[in-house]
Amino acid sequence: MDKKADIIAVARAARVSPSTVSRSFNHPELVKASTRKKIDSAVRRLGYIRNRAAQTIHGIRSGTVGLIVPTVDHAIFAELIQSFSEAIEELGFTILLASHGYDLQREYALARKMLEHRVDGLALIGIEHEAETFGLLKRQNVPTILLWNYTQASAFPSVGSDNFEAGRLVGAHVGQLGHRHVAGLFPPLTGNDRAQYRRDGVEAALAGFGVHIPEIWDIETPYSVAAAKQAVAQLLSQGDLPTALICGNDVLAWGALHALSRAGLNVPGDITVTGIGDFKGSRDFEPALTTVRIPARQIGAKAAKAIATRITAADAEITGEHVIPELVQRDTCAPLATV
Amino acid sequence: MDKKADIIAVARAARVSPSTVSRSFNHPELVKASTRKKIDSAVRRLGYIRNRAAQTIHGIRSGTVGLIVPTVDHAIFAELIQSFSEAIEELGFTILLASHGYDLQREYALARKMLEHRVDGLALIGIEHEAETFGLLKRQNVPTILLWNYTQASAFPSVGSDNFEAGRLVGAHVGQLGHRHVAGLFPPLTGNDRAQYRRDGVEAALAGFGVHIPEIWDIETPYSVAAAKQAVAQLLSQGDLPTALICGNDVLAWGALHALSRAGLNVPGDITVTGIGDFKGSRDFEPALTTVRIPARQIGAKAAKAIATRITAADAEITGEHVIPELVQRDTCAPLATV
DNA sequence: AATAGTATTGCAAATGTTTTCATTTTTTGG
DNA sequence: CCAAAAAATGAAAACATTTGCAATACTATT
Repeated sequence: MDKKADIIAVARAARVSPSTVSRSFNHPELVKASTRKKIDSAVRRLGYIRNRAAQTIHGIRSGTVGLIVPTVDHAIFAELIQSFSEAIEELGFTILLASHGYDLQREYALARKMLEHRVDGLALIGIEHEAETFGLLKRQNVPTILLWNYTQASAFPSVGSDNFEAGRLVGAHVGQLGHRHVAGLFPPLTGNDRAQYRRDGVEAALAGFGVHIPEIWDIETPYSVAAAKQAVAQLLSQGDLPTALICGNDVLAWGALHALSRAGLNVPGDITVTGIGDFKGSRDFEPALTTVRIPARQIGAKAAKAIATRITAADAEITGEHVIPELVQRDTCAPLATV
Repeated sequence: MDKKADIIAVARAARVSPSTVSRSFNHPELVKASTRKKIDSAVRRLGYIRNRAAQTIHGIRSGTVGLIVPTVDHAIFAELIQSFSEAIEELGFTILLASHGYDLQREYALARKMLEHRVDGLALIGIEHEAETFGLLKRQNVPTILLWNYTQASAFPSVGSDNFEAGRLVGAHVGQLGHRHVAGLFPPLTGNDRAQYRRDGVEAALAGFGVHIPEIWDIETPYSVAAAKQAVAQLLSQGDLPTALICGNDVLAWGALHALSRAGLNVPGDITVTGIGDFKGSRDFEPALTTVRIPARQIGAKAAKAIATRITAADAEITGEHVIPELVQRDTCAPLATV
């Protein structure tokens, strides 16, 4: 039982040659049905499990796709990872997952490691990465795809939304509602092009209304409900209040909403709040959050398909895909009560 | 540049034999410093990347650990995956991730696939799995660990909390507060031993107070804020109200809280609510959720360490680890106003 | 300067598959 | 029943490494 069960043992047990066993797995139509049956039975008897490492060595695909994310446990990425993984499993691949905690140097190291494992393809979050990383991937000629953010001009095809546009959407919305005293609540921008673009979009749109986020209302806070809640609580204690609060993502908005609720402020009566992302739960918040939908599931699924295509049809020059972000108006925004 | 860069090419470029190159990687102390330098330079020049598949074939560890979860995008698992992945990466392994959507048949197939990839170890969520799966893992002698739930009697070592105890904790708490009209809000129990145990714990504790959850108040709902909110909204519309609502996990509790807030009910004044899990965000909810802390990060980290130990020291008979669940009282529970 | 150690390196076999090509077996048609 | 064609199988080389063993190159002693 504990004798190594390799293809040779199977061959012996089935009284055929190893070649035939191999063929029976890979090109069943080339082996006689009766032999196949003998082999299958031997496989079962010995509890044989194929060794992909040995296959991979022959230039055969490893059947793995690398996925490197900043972190798993942000609502944003969890959804993305889930849909990506579902879709890619469906296509017969297995995911090699790693997280770098927004450290792009670390990301490079992880990419290397994945290459050692000979992943058939690689998916990265965001479009900005170390030149070193891009160089490595280009040189090794690994099918690579950039997730979450979309631009035409990225180093590799990207599948995602235009985050600048997402920011612009909320900026324009609160501008149109008449708000002129606007605060911003964003996560740290380093190593996070998504947040950066969103912010730029917000500012650009606001500028169109002659609005600028003043420094006192320009808050940067870690990505968490707790941190956002605390930051907003502090903002509230400062006295002078904005009429609108634009949050860089829904999690931050949730924190803000909780802080506001605790302070007894009415949303949107006293203050307008927006998020970006439309995470699971935002629709069901009380009050329901007005935000911009960036369909993570769709992005994950499309990305999986794109990279699988690129892997199986080596020549297929996949182009990126733009998933359009969309403002979804719910109950946290109100026009500025005109004086 | 595009010539395959294998160890032989490196050897040629460095004017040494392949054996020496290999040794330089694996037992650097056995090769002269000057030779090592030549090799390193050749490696850099050729952009050589080691091929783990070729190593794995020699019985050398693959450097991967499989992690099979029901789903990634539930807050519970995201946190667990993140901490597990951080810790396991730290230890030099890479994660192979797959999700089965609570389909234990599917889980078996995934486990097989991971075995094909020759994972060095495997982590599964929950302690109940198909006999077929356990058999496979036992036969292949793969270091396996069961996450999230803890019992002594599990087929493989388990690292997690006693979910029955977690349930008992909340049950006892609301019982002690004097509540006798109690509703339960749980996720589907099939393929989910964690939820099952919690529920059993709740019922056992409640029974100690002579309390039983009546059928009308025994609600099963998908794991999501939206579903929970809707389910509770429906409960509220039925007229007769419980004085306490015990939720199988924090996400469901959030949904309940939103529904209650929307209905204008005061928590805990009008109704007591509890969760289980203490997810990120529960502490900062308004009102802050009373729940049972099951420290996902700790479980992930401990599990990673345990399995790595088992992998590197093959004989080390690792025992499971029990992370004690703990009631954390916040603002959603109040004693029953005595008549 | 010769000898015995010790440190370094290379040779060749081994790892578990797949695949090309040759060989054997079976089938088909006359 | 035979030859030719087709189908099925096997032998051996190839894939990218590692490693035990033997060979060579240094160092330190005397």
